Amino acid sequence: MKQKIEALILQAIDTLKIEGDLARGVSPSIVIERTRDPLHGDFACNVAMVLAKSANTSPRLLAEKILAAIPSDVLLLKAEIAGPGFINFFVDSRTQFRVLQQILTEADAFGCSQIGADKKVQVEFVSANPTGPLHVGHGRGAAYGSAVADLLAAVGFSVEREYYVNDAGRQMDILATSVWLRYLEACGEAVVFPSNAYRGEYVREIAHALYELSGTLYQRSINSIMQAIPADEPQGGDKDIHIDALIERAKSLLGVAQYQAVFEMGLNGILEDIKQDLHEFGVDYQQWFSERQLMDDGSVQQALQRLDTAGFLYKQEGATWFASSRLGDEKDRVVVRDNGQSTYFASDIAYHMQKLDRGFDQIIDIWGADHHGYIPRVRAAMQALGANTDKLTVLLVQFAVLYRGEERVQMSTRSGDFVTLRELRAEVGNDAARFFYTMRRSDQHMDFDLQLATSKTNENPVFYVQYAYARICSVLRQLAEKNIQHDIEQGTENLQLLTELNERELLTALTRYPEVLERAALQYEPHQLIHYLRELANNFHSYYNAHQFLVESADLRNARLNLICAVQQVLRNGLTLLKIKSPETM
RNA sequence: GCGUUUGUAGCUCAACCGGAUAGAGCACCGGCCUUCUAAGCCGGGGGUUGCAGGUUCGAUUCCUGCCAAGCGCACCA
Repeated sequence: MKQKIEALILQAIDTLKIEGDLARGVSPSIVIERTRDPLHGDFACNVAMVLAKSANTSPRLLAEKILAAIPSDVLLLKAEIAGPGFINFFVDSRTQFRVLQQILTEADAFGCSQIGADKKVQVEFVSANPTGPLHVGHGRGAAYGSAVADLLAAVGFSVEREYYVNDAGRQMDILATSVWLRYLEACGEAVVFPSNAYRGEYVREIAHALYELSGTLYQRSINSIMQAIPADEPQGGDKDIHIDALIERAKSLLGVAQYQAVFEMGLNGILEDIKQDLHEFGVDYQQWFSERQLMDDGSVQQALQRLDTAGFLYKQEGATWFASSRLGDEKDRVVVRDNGQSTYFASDIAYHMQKLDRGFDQIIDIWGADHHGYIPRVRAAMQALGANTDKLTVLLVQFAVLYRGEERVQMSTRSGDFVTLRELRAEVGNDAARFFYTMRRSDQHMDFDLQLATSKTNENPVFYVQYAYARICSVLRQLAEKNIQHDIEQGTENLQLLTELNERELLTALTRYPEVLERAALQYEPHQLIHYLRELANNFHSYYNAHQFLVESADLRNARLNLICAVQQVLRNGLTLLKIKSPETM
């Protein structure tokens, strides 16, 4: 309908151009809006106000001319000028009825479209370091990222979901060493656990599994380990120097193969946990992309080579630098340290080179907001590699600030003191967790009160939407108990009986669904879908309280059943898209 | 200090590339269950959209300054 009105207005404008009321050069972008107030009709257009200046006339006068030039159309009940120069359109309710037929026919596919035209889009999200279980901050990225990916898929993009696994670097060595030390404890060695190691309980579990699997194979005496190791912080030393020395000691005492085995044990243990966790949360990936692989298969070297060829690398003080400041970054960045090791950024350059080479039309990176300063350098790298940086979209997710009642919950992976996503899911359930996370704009700060979410789950808004769905299911059960059939055809023939205000509002809401999906997808804003579902549920609850559906008159009854079945279908489509269950009873 | 994001009802948040009287939920007050699930509905109070300017038919939205908060400013990842 929107397109229809847009076409009509364009025709009118062309007419005015021919008649000389408008300059031929102007080609306004026509904006058709849903009206907020029913008094303003169904759709409104502001084109007269936009063009008034260039036409050298007042908005209302121009609006009248446009109005007069709009071809008549059976679908248009009337159009009128209002306010400062809006043209308001009133749509024939028969066109609204069509959507019911469409919903009942298309069923699960209703709302989906092909706007994406099969363009290849990659969405990379979560990508948390595999040094511990996901916490509630990652949960927001997971819920948001998967919702964005699923929305894009729903409107016709070919979507690939990817998790970048940072399985290289110092943090992973600290993890491996942490596992080894806990393992030594299990072997009976008296270990003083470093202050900078990973202290979470999960490290112990992995260490025990290692002990179960391999016995004392990796055991070394604590004396040989601690010999000449610089003191830890609590003993007046430096915690970083201490842990780095222990890492080196682990490597030398265990040898390459055994160290690798311990390392893998830690990595795989955590990675499997993360995969399982996300899967249970309704988040599945097509690709888990390993940073180590980039280093091993020469991609990092190749990427640096390409930057060098393009003239963007130089040496200084023993390190190799990428001249990103020439491409908008605030300063140059090191890509190879003076000790010969490439930096994390070098891996990321290679990673984005890979993304480009894999032929995506669009690359979407979803990062925690604390990484926002990282964007210019990645853009610079892509540009230096000769790519169009428009292909890259970085979406930022603000961390949720956790509260327990009034008290702010501090979180630190290192100390093991954090609320995991798994714990949250267990306490509030997957549905509530997803709904909560997705309810808010992702780039907005968010307060997540655990006490509220866990102790008063009945007040959770997710139930409001699910309840509307369950109520419709219940009506249909009542119908079956009374041995009455829902005659869809008879309903369709009697839709004109749906004259109540509640019914008209529901119809309008239903016609909006495909538009909401499209907007939510293209703007990467799944919260719009949540808000829509709440409105639809609200419209339904009001209707439910005001009118009886299972009335004597079969004509009216079937028409109303058509309507609520359509509502049921759209609620289910929306909830399913967000990976939230649609319960038939509550 | 520089960069960046954000300031909307008591609290948590919306507001469609700038649109008409800024909306929901929670909390508060008052109504509605002999009728399809009251996890619901109906009504009410509650706002100088941080402050001050600017741009224009029109600004919560765009620009400038100020105030406040978060984040970033590594040869860490």
